[in-house]
Amino acid sequence: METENQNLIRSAQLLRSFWNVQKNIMRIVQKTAIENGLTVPQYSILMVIILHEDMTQKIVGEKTFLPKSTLSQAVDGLVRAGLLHREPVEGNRREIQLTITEKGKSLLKAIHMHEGSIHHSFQTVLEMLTKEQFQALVDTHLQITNHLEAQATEQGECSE
Amino acid sequence: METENQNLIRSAQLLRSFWNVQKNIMRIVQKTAIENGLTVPQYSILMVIILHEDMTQKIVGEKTFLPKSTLSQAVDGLVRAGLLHREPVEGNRREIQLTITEKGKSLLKAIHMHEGSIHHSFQTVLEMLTKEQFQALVDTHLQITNHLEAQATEQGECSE
DNA sequence: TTTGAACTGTTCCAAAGTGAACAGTTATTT
DNA sequence: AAATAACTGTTCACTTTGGAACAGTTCAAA
Repeated sequence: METENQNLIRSAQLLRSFWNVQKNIMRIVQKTAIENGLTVPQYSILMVIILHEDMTQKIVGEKTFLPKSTLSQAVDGLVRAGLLHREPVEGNRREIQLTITEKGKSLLKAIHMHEGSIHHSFQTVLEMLTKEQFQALVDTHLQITNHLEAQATEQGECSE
Repeated sequence: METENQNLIRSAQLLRSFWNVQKNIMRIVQKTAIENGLTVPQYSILMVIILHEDMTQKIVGEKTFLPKSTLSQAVDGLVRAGLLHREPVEGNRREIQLTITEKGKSLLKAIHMHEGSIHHSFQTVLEMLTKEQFQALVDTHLQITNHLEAQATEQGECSE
């Protein structure tokens, strides 16, 4: 069973290679978040909301995959800091609309420009990669993500 | 400045693509850890130690990038659970040698075999990728990791 | 040898994260 | 209409995390 052993080694290698990148991403994100008085979940929430300016808390939860309780408290902090505006959705008093304030927008903009931010770092990463490398990377990641998520729902169903 | 804007979009895309994979990895790792009565740091520690069977706590810290305090407490739990053996390095009473016990080895082996483990999942991922895709992925990840780490030390020096 | 600096690991505590129970709202069934 | 189930978000209690102070060890210089 040499090939099987080979596969185990390769899968560990793949895992480590993701892990090494992630380690660096988290280091940068964490540093940026703390420097701006945010927690990591709060920073994630802002980054998701800035994409659409306006989302329900439910949608934010789906995008960030944060637990409801974490999300609720993180949003609370952001509202108290004046970075987010929170109001009930009209026509559905269950859901809550989250809007980024001007203060929130300018904070995020400042963060993105700043030398050590994750976006800034990743822009320099981009400069290093060829167009083909970039595309291959994103494509393969998508393939892996889809596979892992399919596997999850599959097993979720089977276990019942 | 169209290209600059392009770059910002691409860097966000790259970040999201890593994030999506990582989300799934963490979901699987966390599930596996909990099912086996471990915390995520503890699971990480075991995975690192199994590679060499025998390491100082210092080295484990360097590999896993866990804070010293987290590492210390996680190891303590593993020792109490009988999965790890801990003894002072002879000739250097500062460092501590960590050895995986038979119980630890068999637990990890059982985990790796198990359907939902991260290693198992990643083996099925491997089957999906071509050899070239795999190699390109690992290579690009390494390139990115090196770049980000170089950037970190660079900035660390400059800021002084 | 003594002093002081650097190293390795532990302890403590404040902060952050999260599952579970909950409250209120909406949709569906009887 | 009433009852029930599903949904959305909050609260609370508990666990985990990680920075800072610490204790003991080693090394180098005086």
